[in-house]
Amino acid sequence: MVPRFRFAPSPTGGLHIGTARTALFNWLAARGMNGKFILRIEDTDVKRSNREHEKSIVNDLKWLGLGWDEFYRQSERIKKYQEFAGRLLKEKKAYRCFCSPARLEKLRASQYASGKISKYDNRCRSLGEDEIKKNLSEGKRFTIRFKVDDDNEIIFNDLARGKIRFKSDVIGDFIIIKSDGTPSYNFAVVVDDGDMKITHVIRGEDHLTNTARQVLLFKSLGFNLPYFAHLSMILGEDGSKLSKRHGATTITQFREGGYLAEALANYLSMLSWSPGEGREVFGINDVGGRFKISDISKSPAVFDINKLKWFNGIHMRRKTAGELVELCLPFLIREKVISKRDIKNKAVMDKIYRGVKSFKDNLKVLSDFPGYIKDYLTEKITKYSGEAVEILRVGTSKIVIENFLEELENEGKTFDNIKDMDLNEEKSKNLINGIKEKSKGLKIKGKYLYMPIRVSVTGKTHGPELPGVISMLGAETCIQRARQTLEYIKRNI
RNA sequence: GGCGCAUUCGUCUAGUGGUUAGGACAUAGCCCUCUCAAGGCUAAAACAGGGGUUCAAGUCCCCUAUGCGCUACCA
Repeated sequence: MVPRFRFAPSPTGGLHIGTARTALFNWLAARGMNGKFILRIEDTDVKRSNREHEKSIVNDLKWLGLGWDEFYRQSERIKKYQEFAGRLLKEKKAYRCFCSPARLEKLRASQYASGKISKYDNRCRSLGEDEIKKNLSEGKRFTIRFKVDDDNEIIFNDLARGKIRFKSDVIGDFIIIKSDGTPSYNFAVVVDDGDMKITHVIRGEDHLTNTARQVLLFKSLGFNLPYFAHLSMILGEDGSKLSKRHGATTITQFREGGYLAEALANYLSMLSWSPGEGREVFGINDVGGRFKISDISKSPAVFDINKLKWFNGIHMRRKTAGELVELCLPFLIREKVISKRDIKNKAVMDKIYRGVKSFKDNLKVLSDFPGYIKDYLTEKITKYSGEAVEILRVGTSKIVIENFLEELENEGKTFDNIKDMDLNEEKSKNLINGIKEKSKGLKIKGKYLYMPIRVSVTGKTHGPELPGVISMLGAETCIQRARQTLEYIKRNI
């Protein structure tokens, strides 16, 4: 028999980090067992569900690389639930309840006040046929409730947690069909899992207590019980359930924040699971049969943005410069560092490419890049930092910069147009070496050689390796900026 | 309140009766280095508490504490 897994989000918001992890674990388990992965949209709550959210969830799943084999929407299966409910009604395993929401609310309040278990008092369970008919003919609204016998013990095996037991008398007769004809969550889930022949249910711990109700339903409906596994919650730094007030919580937010799908999937898979052998960095496609449901950890995990950032850095450095350019483009456009038209501009794209190569090691998230490269795309230096000015004050700095400019200009003379001069990293290195040679007599080296050049073309004392910087700026801009800096020295120092 | 689940460095985790309790992130120091990173090395850092079982317990059992979840005509 082919194992069948499902991920069943309700489209009441974007794809939450915790929910995404549930999807991922189902996907990993399905992959590892050569099973099927089914996506089922649980949109029976008409008020809170909408198609925009569904689209967003679907989009994020695809982005994470979690493809599915089958797709369903509960709102399109309403008839099915009613059919099954009708069967339970006929078999007297369920009954119509005409109690008003107001009465139920009152009942709950009084039970809570007196410290008793809050559950339905089974008032409509013993309604006579005549009374039911009368209510029906009067057009009274009703729900359908499932009969729960007292004194039963419900036991099921959780693949991640072991044996779990509940006493049935803490569960009241619960609603399976709401008064608007739509199924309640617990009922829809069981009908679907049974009907879709789901073999493994991996879901959040918040459903653990629901499982007791569902086991009862599975049995009454004559379905085989699937295997269950309940995942611990993902917590915020303060130990409470991860929510909006902890910052970004949806996959969309992380994508827009510059995180890579690979990094997010990798990090999420490491929350409550580990592939063993000290392995930490991997792609979800490489996990294969190593994913075992029984290895899932039982305790909740605190979401650590720092570790995610670390994963992100690692996965970015694993990409080629070309791949990174593609990934950075949306962020460059969003920050208006380049325009859409620039994508076709070879000169600009070349700069971006060299910029990505230089800044690769400094990036934590893709969205860092626009801020880094911005100052390298302008013709002139916009500002000299305080530390940079200090460097310019050093007597030998002027000489170094003059030498640098001279070398560049000489080199440039061999071209009709300076734009044709390709100042790659290798040439930049040679250039610096040339200046080193020239400055030997003056004993200028190390910091006193590199820093003036760096400042002369960037106005800053920080940045990636100098040859890369020179190469990304290009000969023309370097000449302009070096001249600008010499001018600055003349005027201000 | 009731029911359920959990508890190893600050954080994520490895560990399935015998370990100097291992790794990773973060932190600190050193190395590399023109700077910022990246990388390398090193340091500090944990079995919630109490009872059992056992020759031996982080590992098995019980209690306590703490945290989390559920207790809807939400999912």
